[in-house]
Amino acid sequence: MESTRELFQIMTRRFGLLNKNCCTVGGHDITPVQSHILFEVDRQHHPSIQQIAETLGTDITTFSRQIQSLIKMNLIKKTPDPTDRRVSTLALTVEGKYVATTIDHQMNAYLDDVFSYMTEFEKETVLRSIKLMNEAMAKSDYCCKPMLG
Amino acid sequence: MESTRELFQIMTRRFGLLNKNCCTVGGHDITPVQSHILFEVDRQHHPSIQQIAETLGTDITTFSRQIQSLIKMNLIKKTPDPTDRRVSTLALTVEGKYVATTIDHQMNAYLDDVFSYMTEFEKETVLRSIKLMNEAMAKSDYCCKPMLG
DNA sequence: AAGGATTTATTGCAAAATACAAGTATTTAA
DNA sequence: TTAAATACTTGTATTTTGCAATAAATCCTT
Repeated sequence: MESTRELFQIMTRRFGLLNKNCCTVGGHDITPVQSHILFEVDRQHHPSIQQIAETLGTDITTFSRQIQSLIKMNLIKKTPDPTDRRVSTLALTVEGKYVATTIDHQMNAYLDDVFSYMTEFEKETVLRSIKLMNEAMAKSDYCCKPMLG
Repeated sequence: MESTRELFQIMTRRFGLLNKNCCTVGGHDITPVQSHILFEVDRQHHPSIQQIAETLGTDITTFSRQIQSLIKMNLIKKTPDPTDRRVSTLALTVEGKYVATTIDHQMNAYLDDVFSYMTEFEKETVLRSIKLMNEAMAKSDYCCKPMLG
């Protein structure tokens, strides 16, 4: 009998592999870390560097350098916040938006392929379940936050 | 409206963070990569180095060195395969088994906390869904295998 | 059975990722 | 107004990573 952890561990690993192999877009080889960053910058509204670093649970100094790479690749732009000049807000460039969108489509296409092995009802159940899981994880104090230390 | 990819991306990230912060066991600070390795070595029956590397989708040279670390930490032992002396089979040491088990319990405890925010029915649905997802992912040729290149 | 191809794993690099410590610049607050 | 706090960057050292090249064992073809 599979433990709960085992189920999640395996699914998470498979999804991670998908992320790893997805994608080379527009001549850019995007690492999983970069893919996560593009994803989050796209999702959040003009996030600060610290916000994204915290969301992803990485050290801010490491993250600062990751951003520098993405700026050099012309995928992200950094704008000083007018109300607080210590802060830099991040946004995708046009090219960055294109890359992020393409990755998104690729990933969804792969996931659609997975869902093709289920009935429509099963697919809906799975999606509802993941949503449930995300909501519950957000509520839990112990689990799954970017806890430090 | 959240895309399929978005749902999985967020859940996967949260689970990854959990893995990252879980656990310091018996004086050992286990990295997520090491945790994955212990998990897989525990699951598979006397796997070879290549088998695990392939499962986890990492380069075999990187993996070879990871194993060396874990051997130094006395968590894994390497035995030459009598039927093919090129191959080394891996197994957990007593201490490694203890560490792996402890991590497993920790992770399950965290997940139980998450499930405490659901009804029993919802929990069962979620678990069935993850199982479904794993089966479908295993069937898919495109998705989620340790595809190289 | 011999010899070349294949497989398994390990090292030699060099590049990239990571994080602690220290630093700069700005803002908050006492 | 000046000390503390915050946001971010840079210095430095360690670790991780992976491509080449290598060594050793096995497989395969004739």
